[in-house]
Amino acid sequence: MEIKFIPIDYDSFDYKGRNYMKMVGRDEKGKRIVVIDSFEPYFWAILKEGTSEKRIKEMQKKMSKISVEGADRITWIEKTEVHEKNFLGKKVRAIKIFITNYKDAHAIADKLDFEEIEYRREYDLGMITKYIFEKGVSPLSWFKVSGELLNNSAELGGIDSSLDVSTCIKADKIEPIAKENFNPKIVAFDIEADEFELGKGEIVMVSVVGKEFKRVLTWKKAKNVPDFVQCYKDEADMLEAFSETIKELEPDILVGYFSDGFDMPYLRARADKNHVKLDLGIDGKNPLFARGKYPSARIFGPVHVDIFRFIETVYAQYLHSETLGLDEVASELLGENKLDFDHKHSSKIDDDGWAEYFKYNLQDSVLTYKLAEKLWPDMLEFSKVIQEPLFDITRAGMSQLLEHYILHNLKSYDEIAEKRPIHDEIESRRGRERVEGAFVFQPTPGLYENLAMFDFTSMHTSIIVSFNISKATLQDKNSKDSYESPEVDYQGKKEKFYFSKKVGFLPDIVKKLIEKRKEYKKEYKQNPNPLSKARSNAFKVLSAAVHGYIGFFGARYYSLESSASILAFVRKYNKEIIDKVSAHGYNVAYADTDSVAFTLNNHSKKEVLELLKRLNDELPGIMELELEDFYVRGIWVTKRTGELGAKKKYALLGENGKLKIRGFETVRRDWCALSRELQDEVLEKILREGKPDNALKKVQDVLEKLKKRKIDKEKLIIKSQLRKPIEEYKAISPHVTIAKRMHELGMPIDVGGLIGFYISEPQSHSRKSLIRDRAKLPEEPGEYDIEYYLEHQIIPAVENIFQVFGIKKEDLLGKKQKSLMEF
DNA sequence: GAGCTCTTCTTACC
DNA sequence: ACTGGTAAGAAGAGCTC
Repeated sequence: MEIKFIPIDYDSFDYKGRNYMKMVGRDEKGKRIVVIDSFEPYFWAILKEGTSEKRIKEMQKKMSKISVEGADRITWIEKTEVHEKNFLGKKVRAIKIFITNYKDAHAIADKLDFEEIEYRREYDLGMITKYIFEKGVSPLSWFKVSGELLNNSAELGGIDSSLDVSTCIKADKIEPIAKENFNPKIVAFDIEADEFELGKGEIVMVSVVGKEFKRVLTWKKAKNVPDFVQCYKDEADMLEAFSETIKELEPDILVGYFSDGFDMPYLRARADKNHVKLDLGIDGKNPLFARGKYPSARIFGPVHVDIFRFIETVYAQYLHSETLGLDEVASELLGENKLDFDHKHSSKIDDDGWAEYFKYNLQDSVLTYKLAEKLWPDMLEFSKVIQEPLFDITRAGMSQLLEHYILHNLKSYDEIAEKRPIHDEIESRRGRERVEGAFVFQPTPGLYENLAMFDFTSMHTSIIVSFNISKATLQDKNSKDSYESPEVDYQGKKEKFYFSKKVGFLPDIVKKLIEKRKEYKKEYKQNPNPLSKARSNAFKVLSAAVHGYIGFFGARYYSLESSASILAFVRKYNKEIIDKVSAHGYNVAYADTDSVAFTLNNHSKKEVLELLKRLNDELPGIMELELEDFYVRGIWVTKRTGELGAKKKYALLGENGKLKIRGFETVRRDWCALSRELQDEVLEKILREGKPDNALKKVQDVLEKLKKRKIDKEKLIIKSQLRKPIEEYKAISPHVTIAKRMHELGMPIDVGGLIGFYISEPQSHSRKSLIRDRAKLPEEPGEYDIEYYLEHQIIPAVENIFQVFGIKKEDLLGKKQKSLMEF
């Protein structure tokens, strides 16, 4: 039979010691189907140069006798082929070694101790990656599958009977076809439990939300429950009903928010405790938890996506939210919030309370559903572009995403993949000295008028392409046809590095990445829609990560020489632009890495654009400088200590009236709201008005209120993140002290959580206590310490700004406030 | 225990 | 441990006298 098929998730299984792939997806009518495919796993033995044909034949013969024996299978080398390939850009002869079971690839590779083998490669790729690479069956693209319909067949050990799906096909042939569009069925879920600690309390409810489906499953009896609530006998009964509900809805994606870290492991723990199965997939298995930063909960059938993890790696840097909690993220991306609800143990909830609780729980799933719907184009594009399944791309870090993109693109270069670094290699890479980074211009504090800013587009990446920089193109010494890096301090020596002019596979892959990014950006601008935006964004995010990847200790294509060279070029071109802009009669105010800001003096905008064109004409390769914007005013301030201008701290007023504030306390979440709001207002007034008069009045007004204790305590809460387990801290700062106290009080705190506190008045007047001893939880009774907030929050936030106008701290405080301190 | 520098820590920028 | 380096700044740690 023949069928159109879009694969969504992949899983391997063994039959008689051999590997098969089972893929779950949809046919063109939207029916869920499973396609089974065989494949011939292999890895490479790269031969030393000059190995004789005779010797190769001998080795092949010996290889045909190699096998390893495991607990439940024997794996052997089935056949070998000799190929001309490339490895790190060099032509090599390599033996392609086909084995009967890929799980034993490492063990077989270890047995190949022939002297003529220089490297053994590609036994460390994931099985699914290997399958997709070899067969070209990429996720979320359409294929024509011809094969045999398995119907309670004994074939492959009766695999089709073990799967809860009506159509299961054993493929003979899988060919790509052009067919766009796929709308997945998304179902979101969220649980509420009596205890925060995984599995400790009972799960009191589970909400499930689909396109036209809203339900809360519970076993708690309450009066006047909303009609979306379905009540069950007990927790076990509810858990089974949850599995049933998911099966009936048959989603492609089962999505949660932080569900790898909370909902799934909790459900699993409670299911075990109640001796019921958490049967969410089509293979009758409990969710599997893979190791990692968070355990990844995997089910087969629907893909379990923890949308929080995808947001964390791909979106966090573009979001303004201070935490990545559901409430803030939904508020920013959807303009909707969680419902207010005061969490209580279920024994203390009355009928009205339950009704609220159910609504709250449902809303969490509604938000999660909407987030998944909104981010679907992004997930789809990432999966298609990187050619890895949804399950993986929603959980992978940036380096893994890029690495898989590279790996799947090696095919057209006939490249054998480099190996992943092993333990010792990682240790030595991590222990190495840092290479010198970018240049940051030392600004002169002051108020500037009439500015422009230029910046390089994807500077690091365009340098990699323009100078062909990579591990494989690095030359031993200066050869005639090579690019020369600027001189760098490298491991205690001054050095230059040389990169071949023959285009390397990695710079070429990156070049295409940038080209696609441009193409899709253009496409998006011509026809703005979520899909083209997502596609453009996927390429943007990937191309931005290339330099970081090359310097990352875990990378297959790690190259410190490359990283040092890229950064040397970054410094060189930034400084060159600064010099050229100055030489043309502009006054450079600031520069950081890939940007330069300058005042126009008497030049027109037209002249600025002409200068930009000239600068671009002088740039090599694909390097490109663009106009960031024109600005009406800008302010740079001194550092807190000393006279020097502070770097990475400035505020600009755009011609469109928008403020661009960088580095100031107002953009830092570890300052209290009062300081941040006041500083924001001060900057805005000064930039709009060009003088500090009204801003000064505002400050004095706030100081007056603070002095009279008329400021709401809420505005004085300082928040700081707990970034590691409490016991690992050497310095016990206020937020660590508070975290300890919260822990003692049995409040839910976890690594990554934001700890809020305020500073209260000192107990005794004589003894100067540590600040941490005066830190109190927001809800703890007490008076805030006026002097602390004055001296440590308000004044520091505005002092340096007014200093630009010669206004001193005393002028801010006025005479009356001065006497307060004596008092 | 005051006054100083150094270290640790968080959060920003690009 | 899960992209890189540069930087500001608060508060504690640790030292001297």
